Amino acid sequence: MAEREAGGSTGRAATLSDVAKLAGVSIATASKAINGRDQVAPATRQRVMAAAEQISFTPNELARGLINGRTGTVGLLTSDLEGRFVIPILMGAEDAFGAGQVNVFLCDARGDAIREQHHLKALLTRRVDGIIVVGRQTDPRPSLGHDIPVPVVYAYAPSDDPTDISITPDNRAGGRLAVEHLLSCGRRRIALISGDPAFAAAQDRAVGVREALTDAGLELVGSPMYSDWSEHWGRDASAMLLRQYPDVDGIVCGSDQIARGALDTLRDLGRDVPGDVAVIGYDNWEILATNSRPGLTTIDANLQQLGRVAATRIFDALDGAGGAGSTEVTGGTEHLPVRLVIRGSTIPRR
Amino acid sequence: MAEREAGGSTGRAATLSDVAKLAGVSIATASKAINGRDQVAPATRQRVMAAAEQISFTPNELARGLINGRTGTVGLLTSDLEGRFVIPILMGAEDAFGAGQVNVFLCDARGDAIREQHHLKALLTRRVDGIIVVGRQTDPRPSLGHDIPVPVVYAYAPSDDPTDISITPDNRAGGRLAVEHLLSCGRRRIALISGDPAFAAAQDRAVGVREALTDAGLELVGSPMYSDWSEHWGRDASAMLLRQYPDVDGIVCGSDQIARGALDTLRDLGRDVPGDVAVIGYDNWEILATNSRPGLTTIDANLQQLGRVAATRIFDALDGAGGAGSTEVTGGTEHLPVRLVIRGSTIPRR
DNA sequence: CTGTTAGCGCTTTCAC
DNA sequence: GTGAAAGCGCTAACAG
Repeated sequence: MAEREAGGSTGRAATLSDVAKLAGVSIATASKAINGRDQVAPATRQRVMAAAEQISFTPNELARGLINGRTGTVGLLTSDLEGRFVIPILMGAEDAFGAGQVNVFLCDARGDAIREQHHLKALLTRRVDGIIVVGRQTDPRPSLGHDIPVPVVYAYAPSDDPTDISITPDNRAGGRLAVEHLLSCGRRRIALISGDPAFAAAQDRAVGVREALTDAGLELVGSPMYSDWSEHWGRDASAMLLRQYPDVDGIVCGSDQIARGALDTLRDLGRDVPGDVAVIGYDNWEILATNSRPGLTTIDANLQQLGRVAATRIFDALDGAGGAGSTEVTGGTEHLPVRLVIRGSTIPRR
Repeated sequence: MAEREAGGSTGRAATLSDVAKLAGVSIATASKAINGRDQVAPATRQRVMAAAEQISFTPNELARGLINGRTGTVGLLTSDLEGRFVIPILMGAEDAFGAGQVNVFLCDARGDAIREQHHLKALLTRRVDGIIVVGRQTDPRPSLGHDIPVPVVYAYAPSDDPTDISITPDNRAGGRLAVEHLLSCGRRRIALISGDPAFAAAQDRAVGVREALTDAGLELVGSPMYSDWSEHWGRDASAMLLRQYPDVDGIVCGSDQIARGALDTLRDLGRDVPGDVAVIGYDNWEILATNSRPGLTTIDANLQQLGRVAATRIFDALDGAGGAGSTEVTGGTEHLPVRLVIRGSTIPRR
């Protein structure tokens, strides 16, 4: 019966029954008062609130979740070891319904299917309201399947099952945007250095690039150069490119890493950027884009918005399924707009 | 009364009572069977397991948590917008007790005290077993205070309250390690370019650097150069340094970003790395360290281990408080060892 | 071995 | 307005 020190650093947390006792009301009334139900006398509410404050009562969301079937948590299942994509997506998901409304379990599967299975199970056991799956690239990834009792949304990388809900940045629009910007900077001899051609991201961006060029009555200088997304490739590819086409005046790069490599090579070759050649990257990876010489103009995929939309879709699906079915949520891939971030690599500063 | 489609994509999850009914036993027996209690006949257990399997029953961890007071979740409260430190720490915490045992709520306060407060409250409401606070730099950060009903561990950045439990990388040892490596590479004229001197990290690393030099009967070339942790500063500082001390043969940098800038400048000046000057960074930020020319030797803070230790401390504290008090967990700052990662910037490849 | 009972902390009818 | 009671899904005594 001995009570632990009140307010002690590990004393058991106050319960609603403690509050009720202190305020001299029933548990039910305390509950109503605290949750702002209107069938409570103002004076009573006062007393209850004061009591709650006094013993710093924190409602137990688990108990609530047991009753209403919602936990206000979502699982974020990823293999993005760098955290470069997943962090903004997580921030967006957190924000979708206001600070502290939704909490996110971040699980890193580290590219291991077994570990992913473990995490998935753990998330379901914790009764998350939904799961957001974040792929490593914008390449379709295996579906988790349909026998999962909560909504699943694939973010960044779409699911390979078209009946799943997927949300991905509009890579084609990104490609267009890059070229249109170079054109508006007066460039006409534009080349493309991209990453691994097996990735949808590389292909889609290339399609956008070509479309925009065609629309302007132009053609790509040389053929697109594909290899990997690294700085090394950016350096090597741009060296090759300039050797073959010395009069290139704009380079679209498939990633900021590639762009960074290109800038290095241009510098080594004594070419002026952007005066001589303009360079545009992709991803807006700040650490790379802001530290390069000059700063790197690039395409930002709006990942935070992507996270926000993903979280919204989950709760839409939940509400749709619970309601009369009027808000039917259908599968399919949604492409989110991207945006241009201009720095010194395409437009001279000042 | 209409049952939803069994196995439907959003049908309500199976409960223990469903399993019991299907197996023709009581709920209690089903519980015992599933949790491997030994007071269950093998045949019965078989039947229960089969039933559970059949309707893909997943135990509700919330309900369990309600009873035993443990949720198997921890909150990770951070302001590390890049996610560069927090992701490895999170992975370590996840791993501390095996895959899927513990799940981590990642909350990004974005450097905003109000938002941090919101998140803290949300975490407590979700009854996390403990909280890991990850600072942005290894600089002491304000304590969350002691009126939190669960254990709090400060990781990476220690708390400014010495009675809190803090776990931080050993920056001093890191400084020593960097210099000792340069010495072992035959360098004798060593300089230090670091970041913001207001940061404990900058100071502590500098102390280690000086100690190691003193032990070798040497002195730093010039005085330590402090400004910020950026590539820009690395470029500028190294240019100044080489102008003043052209015979420097080793540069210790306070961050990989600074080191990267230094490499750029050395390249511009036509100095050979590592033949002429060896450069060592700090952080082992892969994207920077592996893409530089040459690859960057650097100090790795073992963040994953840090996360593992942090999670362990939380559950130690929990067990200590619950038990007879024999495992008393006391506050204080624990310094974790760091390690050297050798690449081409200090030792010629092949 | 198995089932009954109580109860974790909370919300929600439904009487009073 | 307020409180008694039932119950969310599960576990932990205790009887049988």
